[in-house]
Amino acid sequence: MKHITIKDVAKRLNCSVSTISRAFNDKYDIRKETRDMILATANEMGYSPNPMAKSLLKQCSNQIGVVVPEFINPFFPEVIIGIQEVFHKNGYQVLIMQSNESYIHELENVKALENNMVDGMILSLSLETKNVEYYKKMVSQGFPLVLFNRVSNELETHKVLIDDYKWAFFATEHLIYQGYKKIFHFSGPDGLMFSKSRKNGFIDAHRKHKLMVDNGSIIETGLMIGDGEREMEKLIKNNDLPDAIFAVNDPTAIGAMMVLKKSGLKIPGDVALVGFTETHLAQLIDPPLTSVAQPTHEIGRTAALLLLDQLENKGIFIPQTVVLNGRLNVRESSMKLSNG
Amino acid sequence: MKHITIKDVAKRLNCSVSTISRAFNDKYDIRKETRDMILATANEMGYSPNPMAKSLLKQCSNQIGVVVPEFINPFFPEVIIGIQEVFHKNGYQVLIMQSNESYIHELENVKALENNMVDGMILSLSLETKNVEYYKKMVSQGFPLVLFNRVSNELETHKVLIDDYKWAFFATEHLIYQGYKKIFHFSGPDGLMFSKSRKNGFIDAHRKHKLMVDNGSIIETGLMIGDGEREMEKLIKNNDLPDAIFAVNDPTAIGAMMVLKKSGLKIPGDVALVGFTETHLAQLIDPPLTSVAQPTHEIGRTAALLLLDQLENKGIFIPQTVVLNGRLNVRESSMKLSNG
DNA sequence: TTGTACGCGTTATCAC
DNA sequence: GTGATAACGCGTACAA
Repeated sequence: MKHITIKDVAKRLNCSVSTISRAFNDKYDIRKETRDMILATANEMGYSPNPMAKSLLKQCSNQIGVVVPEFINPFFPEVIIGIQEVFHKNGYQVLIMQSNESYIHELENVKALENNMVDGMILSLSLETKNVEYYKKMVSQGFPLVLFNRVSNELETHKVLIDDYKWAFFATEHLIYQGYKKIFHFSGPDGLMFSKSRKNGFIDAHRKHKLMVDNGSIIETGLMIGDGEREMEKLIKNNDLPDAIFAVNDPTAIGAMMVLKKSGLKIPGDVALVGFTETHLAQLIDPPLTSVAQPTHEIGRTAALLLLDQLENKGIFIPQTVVLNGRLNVRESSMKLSNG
Repeated sequence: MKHITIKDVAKRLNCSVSTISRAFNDKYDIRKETRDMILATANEMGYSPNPMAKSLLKQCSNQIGVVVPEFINPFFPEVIIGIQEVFHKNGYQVLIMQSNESYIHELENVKALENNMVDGMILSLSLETKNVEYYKKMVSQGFPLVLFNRVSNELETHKVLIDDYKWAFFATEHLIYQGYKKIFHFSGPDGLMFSKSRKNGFIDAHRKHKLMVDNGSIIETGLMIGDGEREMEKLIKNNDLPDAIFAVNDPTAIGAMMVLKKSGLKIPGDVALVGFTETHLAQLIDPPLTSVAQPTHEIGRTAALLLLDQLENKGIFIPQTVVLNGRLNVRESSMKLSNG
């Protein structure tokens, strides 16, 4: 696997490496014929400039890195497709890594990408990530970093989000309007901003409608299907069923749904369900799940455009937080039976 | 964003770069105290050797590349997790790229990874990929390449597969045993090996049971949910419903299922359904979908181990094809109602 | 035990 | 319009 280098081409053509280089970098100071001839033979020999060497020299690589917590759920993959769309068009390669919701892996990934001299990074923090000192240092040294969804207040970077508070509020209000009284919230880890915001939306919707939020009605659950299953099983075992549950995300809602179905309980009827961060899954399951949809594709595109802008206007940088609009897709899982 | 280099550390410590280098590469020819002291200050300064420069010098990078067609469906993400598990443990970084089912992007991705001097690659071909000349050249030059699932006969590399023919055969036979007579097959593009194998399994299962395969009963559909929807709509419109459908994969089966449900048809009852390449989706939808499960995680691990072996035993290489076992998970969508 | 010098594949800056 | 050379950051053979 010998890579053909600029020297090989130079030797073959009996000219100097700089001439070859010029041919590829399309400067004016080269005769058109020479250029064409060089390009032709280079192509024939299968030569192309080695980007690593170029990166080493130029201290930038035309590559950007993306680190996401997972891609079991379709959410992050869909965001990444949006990212790639933008960068592909602009001549960048996108390197993707996943932290598997681990802080250690996340940091390793970030450092690996840094070492590959990516020109910038797009990052969504892992569940475990509390300490953002390293990222703070990167940012303070001017490294272009854009965060989305799983962001941190401590970092002064571009951010792309949806208004978790607002949409959690609407989702809860929707359940209230349907006439449900005893509404529980399956929440995510308190350390995550979006998790906290969604919880606050839940609480404030109750407040607006002068409803109490009981002590036991907010249950820290987690983010995966298994977490939803576990908590639902507990509730059934304790015979402490709510009318309705607003879950921090779709997987926990789906976990709850599966346990409810297995126990012969009706959705809605016995328990209504609303999720968050809709993926195509929500429409496929039975009953179809009411859920807040995030514009995954758009999140990716927006983050990419912000990073691109930062890359190209190196000097001026004012951290910007873009809040994209979500949407509450009402489906069967949260209907009031007496109405339908 | 000035990267700290070996020179910075050397200057600070008033010694030569080679001493620093030695400290990091842990040779015998350095005093332990010197080494410790260097490592300490280097660490304090935030220095770590630049892997790009190292790669350029050593012509290898301790990185491996993965290119998959897509990651909307959970199949490839699950495989990738298996891959990462192995390589992480062995000190390799994994760079992931997706071709978006496009031959052009796939080739670009492969070249980009090659240019990053990845030590090897794991690849699953895109739908469009017919021409494998470039990959053939890589292989003939000794570049370590492992294929999985979407493979090509023309390439003499390690391969990881499941026996598509066998499991399609079993899946079809299952429908026959349930008493279904008029069974259709939603097939994938004929150019794909797995697609062809599954189709042949479908045909031969009929042959074994002395059943005819009508001309119209094999329908080239595609691989995505939308494809299944489209073909199902056509069948309903033409009033040409089969008893049962064996679909080339889960998304097409799910597409068919959604259209059937929308039209008020029963699954099973009016039409039974069997899918292939099960992901966790199959259990979540309603009715639960009978499907052939592939050991996604294991596919990834196996491909990774084969590549690792090839990387470490450079000399001897005999292309190996590992056929992993699948499993037919029988669920509600293919039951015979009179039996249940 | 440590330092010097070269090469990995490029591009930019000088000469010519 | 073209060629020689330094530099990017590192590892290592060789000299000291």
